[in-house]
Amino acid sequence: METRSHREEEYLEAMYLLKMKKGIIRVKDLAKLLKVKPSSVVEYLDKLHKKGLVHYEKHELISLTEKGIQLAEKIYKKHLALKEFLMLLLKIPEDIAEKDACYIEHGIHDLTLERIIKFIKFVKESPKGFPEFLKHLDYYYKYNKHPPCEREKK
Amino acid sequence: METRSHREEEYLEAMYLLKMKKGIIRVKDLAKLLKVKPSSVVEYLDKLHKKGLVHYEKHELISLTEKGIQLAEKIYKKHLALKEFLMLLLKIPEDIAEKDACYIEHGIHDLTLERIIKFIKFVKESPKGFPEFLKHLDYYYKYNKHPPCEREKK
DNA sequence: TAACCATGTTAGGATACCCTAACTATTTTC
DNA sequence: GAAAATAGTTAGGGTATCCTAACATGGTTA
Repeated sequence: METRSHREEEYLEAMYLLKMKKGIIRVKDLAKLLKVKPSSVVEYLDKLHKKGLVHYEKHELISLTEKGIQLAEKIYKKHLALKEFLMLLLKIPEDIAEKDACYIEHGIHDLTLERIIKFIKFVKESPKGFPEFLKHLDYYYKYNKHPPCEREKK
Repeated sequence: METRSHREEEYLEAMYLLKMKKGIIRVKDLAKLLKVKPSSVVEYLDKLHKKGLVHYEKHELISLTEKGIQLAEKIYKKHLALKEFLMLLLKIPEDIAEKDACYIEHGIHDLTLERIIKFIKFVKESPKGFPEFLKHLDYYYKYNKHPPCEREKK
């Protein structure tokens, strides 16, 4: 049966990104992105090819198959949602959010992702714009306590 | 240098749990928890022993060393915080939250964890008790839209 | 206490993923 | 268009983690 390893998802996502950003997928760039040697990339491409996820023939243009694109897209969307969530709710700086999203995206349950996406929509569609709640939260992250209550203040 | 693999953390956490729940750590139970065969457990225990994380001699009582306990405790706390967070904010059912926490706990940045813990505290210490915000969120998860505005309602 | 059963251990081997070094193909430059 | 530079490939090997099958130990029961 089809197994979708952590690493496999990373390869697919990296290829998807390269295709988007450079228009072309190269062994060298994949190696750099994934922090491995080119020889490892070639070996892995072969494997992905056998699984029907990429088109790969020696020295020819590398591309994702339809199936590979479907998967990569899903993973990439997950990545974006996670990153946005971490930055929005937890105020994680972008570089860390990026890394955490990269890790988390390969393991969470579909429901969790769905909820995260809904959460982001919830915040964005909030009738009052950026909700009061998040401002309080901000304050709390900074000062470790709730902001003084409006009523008490006056 | 010391490397802390995903799997190593799982072994430590499992041992910590067994110690807490059963008072004793056994190869058989570890194997069941980690979903591997006993022979794999033995092999791994040997490795952890060499790293100074567990006390392990053939056929004798297995236990975590002080260092092992420190690590396990940290991981376990992470687990609890993550699970609570998922259930509280995203309303993920317990069984799924459990699994997701199990995965996420081995990869996130310290800052992210810290923020999650703070978020939970924020909600719990909220002056109005369970904040209005979370009620709205609840509604949103269910109906995919914000609850009708109080002012508009009257 | 002898035989049995549950548990633990060892040996040998598999798979996923990585590496280095040497080689080959392609592209660039003169 | 041939030499040089860059990119890609192959072969041979490594580590982490797992497995099965055979064996050893220790506790339990007749």
